[in-house]
Amino acid sequence: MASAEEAKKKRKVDKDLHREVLLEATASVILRHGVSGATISRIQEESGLSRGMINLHFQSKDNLIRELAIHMTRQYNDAWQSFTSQAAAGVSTPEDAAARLQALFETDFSEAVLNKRSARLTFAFRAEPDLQALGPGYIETRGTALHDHVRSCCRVLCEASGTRGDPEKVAMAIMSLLEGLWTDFHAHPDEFSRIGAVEICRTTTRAFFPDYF
Amino acid sequence: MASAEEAKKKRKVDKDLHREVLLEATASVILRHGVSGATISRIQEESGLSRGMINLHFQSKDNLIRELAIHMTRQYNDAWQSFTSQAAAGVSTPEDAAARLQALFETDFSEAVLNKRSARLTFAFRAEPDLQALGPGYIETRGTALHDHVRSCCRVLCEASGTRGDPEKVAMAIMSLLEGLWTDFHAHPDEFSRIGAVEICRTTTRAFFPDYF
DNA sequence: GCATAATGTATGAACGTTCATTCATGATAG
DNA sequence: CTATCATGAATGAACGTTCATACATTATGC
Repeated sequence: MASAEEAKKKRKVDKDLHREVLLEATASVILRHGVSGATISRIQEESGLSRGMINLHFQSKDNLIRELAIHMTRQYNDAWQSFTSQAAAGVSTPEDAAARLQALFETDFSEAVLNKRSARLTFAFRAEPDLQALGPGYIETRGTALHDHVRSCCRVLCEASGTRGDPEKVAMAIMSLLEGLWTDFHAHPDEFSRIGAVEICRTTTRAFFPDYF
Repeated sequence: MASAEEAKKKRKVDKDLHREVLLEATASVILRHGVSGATISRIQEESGLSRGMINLHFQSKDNLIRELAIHMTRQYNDAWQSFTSQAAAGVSTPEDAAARLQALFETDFSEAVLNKRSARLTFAFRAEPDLQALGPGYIETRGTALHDHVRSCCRVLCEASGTRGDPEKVAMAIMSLLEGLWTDFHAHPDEFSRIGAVEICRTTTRAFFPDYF
């Protein structure tokens, strides 16, 4: 009985594992050859699995790439859950808001979140017209929980600092700053300084809210 | 004699024209289908020229795309010549520096410089591993004359404002801000507000240099 | 408890299509 | 007549997809 269920579960795990392996392999291939160079043959070679496997699990190659884009987005969003879930409880004090932004910067430029793989893939997906049809919240950061989080921090800080400009604009400036620094990383991953990036963000928030940074 | 040279020139013009037509057609195809969807057949259809023409003028399709990337970069750089050439003369007063930055913002988000075509192509090229081998100054903005220009403006303004942070960091923040807003345009070209983008830049520079914005 | 059918998963050769490129031929200008 | 430019059918490599086949696991009948 127990062994029967275990075997069933094991079977499921194996299948899911292969699915995962295919996604990983596809990511690696895109990393090296771009979306245009991501062929079934290369993915097969990279994964070590059989050729038919891709269509068995994903119906088509295009769908595989689509699913990878969704997968990556989910992974990225999960990285923010720790921040945004706390944010839902409400950002009350400006000190709290400042600390949250600071933590945001450090997370956003950490190796776990921003690395060659994530950067290359994000930029590769953004360039594909078909993948932009996934809708808002995928591949891009505007209109996401992250954006809301930054916005609420800016609102609190603007109010506390005496209105030093529209909080919406400040939030957008910070979001854009992050995006721009990601772009810089993508273009020069080896020369990029994570610490330097955080400092640039701090320098900017200090200019907006000198009392809190 | 004169007519002979003229005819020769006309012939040359025709050839160059076809070259130009091919580049334009390739840009349009990439715009709609991405680099991965830019096939000879589609480029041929778009251009109205013959199939062999591409290899005649560009040897290979990859080279055509490479040349297009170079062509676009040159066009973009030319758009900045008016600013950077004046900048070479030297930015002396902080008022001058502030005016230059303001002009920079307005140019950078003008229809002529930032449009669906330029944005899509820039992002498409950035995503191609092969094209990143073009070297610094292509496809990306760091280490360009534009960057130098912003840097020199920030130096003057920082000095005049009493040191409110490292001018290098401020310059990098402004560059990143521009890049990030381009990204925003690329993701939402129809919802993007050019005026709003300029205001976000102004809001940020005002935070850095309240006396001059 | 054991044989047998049904199901889910995996394989890779084969298929038709599309790809970039080549080249024999034609057109045109000097 | 020679040189240059233009053409598009022909070519073979590479592409994504399909499918007959095989195997392992689960379900059913007795």
